[in-house]
Amino acid sequence: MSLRYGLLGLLAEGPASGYDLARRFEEVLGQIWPAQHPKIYAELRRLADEGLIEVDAEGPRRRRAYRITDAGVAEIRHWLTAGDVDHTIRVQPLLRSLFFWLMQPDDLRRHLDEEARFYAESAARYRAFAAAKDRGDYGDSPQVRSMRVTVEAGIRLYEALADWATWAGTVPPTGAGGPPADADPDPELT
Amino acid sequence: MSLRYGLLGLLAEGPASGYDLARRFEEVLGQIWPAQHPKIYAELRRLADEGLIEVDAEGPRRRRAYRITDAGVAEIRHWLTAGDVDHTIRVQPLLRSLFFWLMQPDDLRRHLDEEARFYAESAARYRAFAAAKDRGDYGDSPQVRSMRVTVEAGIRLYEALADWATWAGTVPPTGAGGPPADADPDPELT
DNA sequence: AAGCGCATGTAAAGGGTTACATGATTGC
DNA sequence: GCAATCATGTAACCCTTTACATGCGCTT
Repeated sequence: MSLRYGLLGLLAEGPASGYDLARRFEEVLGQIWPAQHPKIYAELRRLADEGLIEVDAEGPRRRRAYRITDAGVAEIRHWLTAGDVDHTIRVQPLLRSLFFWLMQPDDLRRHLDEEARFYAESAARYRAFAAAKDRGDYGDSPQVRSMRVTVEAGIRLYEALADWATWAGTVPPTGAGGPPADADPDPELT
Repeated sequence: MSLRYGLLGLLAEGPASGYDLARRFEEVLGQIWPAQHPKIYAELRRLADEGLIEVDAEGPRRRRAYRITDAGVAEIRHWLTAGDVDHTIRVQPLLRSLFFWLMQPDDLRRHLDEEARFYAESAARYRAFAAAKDRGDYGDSPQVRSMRVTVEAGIRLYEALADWATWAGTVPPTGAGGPPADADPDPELT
């Protein structure tokens, strides 16, 4: 139910086609709110049916750009101020971590190293983004300032996860057994 | 596709019924990996069909407890070491933050306060959980140690989000306009 | 004219939630 | 006997992903 508002929000910045929106979702929201084009096109049609957006222009290769309507702006504003915030996190690596005890220590170590690297890289990417914004590369519109806030969240979350993965790697014998660093591939289950 | 492994993982700790699993998902994974009972029961049947779990015991009120099979243990171990890690975050509040520029400053301020409070509380809840574990309230099995690692991630993520929300509230005139703290409810769109 | 990137779509399946429904047992 | 809780399920729907398909325009 959030893609809908993601599209409305992006369209509030200016007219765009489904293709444009798919690319913006990809570049800005790749990790945070992935969206594939079939869903985007379908949702755009629904939004148009409801009068929240309307066709702005038809272009070269069947391109159809949409523009947000007043009703659309009202709708997203209402969502932002009165809509329920969904606080679920649903981070798969956390689910996995619940079952680390089933992994062999070396596999776990390798896994955590990769995770730490991945998150550190993500944090770095977001940090570079933030630096470019702070340098003024994208101007200083309200939209850019909001994006800066979003990016800051990305930086902090990825840093937190990178630190966590590193910490988890140093924690006692995380994988199996206790004192004797047990590497038994099949502990006492069942 | 992860609920499947969530169930297998929990069953690796010992036999349990759908009802038990629903409750464990609720208490341990409420925010991180919500799961409703219809999905759980359906998935359990699929897992049983595939021979990854089997009926352990039938109890009083139609209760049916499952036990993981060797094939099931192999399956989750394989997922843990060779399965793809899904790194998408999908945190709705981050999507929302992209559109803060559409909100009126007071609404935004209120929103950020609430968010900060919510995250701080969540972090505190997880911290209490961690403290209980570190005190030894739950013993010191490998499972409990893994859970401790998961909880640590929860603490760090929620702390990061709480700090972020607080920071976002102090950042310049986040809502509308630039220098003159513009509170116009309907900026130049379309 | 060939190939690439733009641009949109359909169909099917997967994954998850909500609403509705029901039966069995325990505690009062 | 009644309510609460345990315990499981079905049906409908929603959201999202994947695979497949196609047409247009630009560049070489």
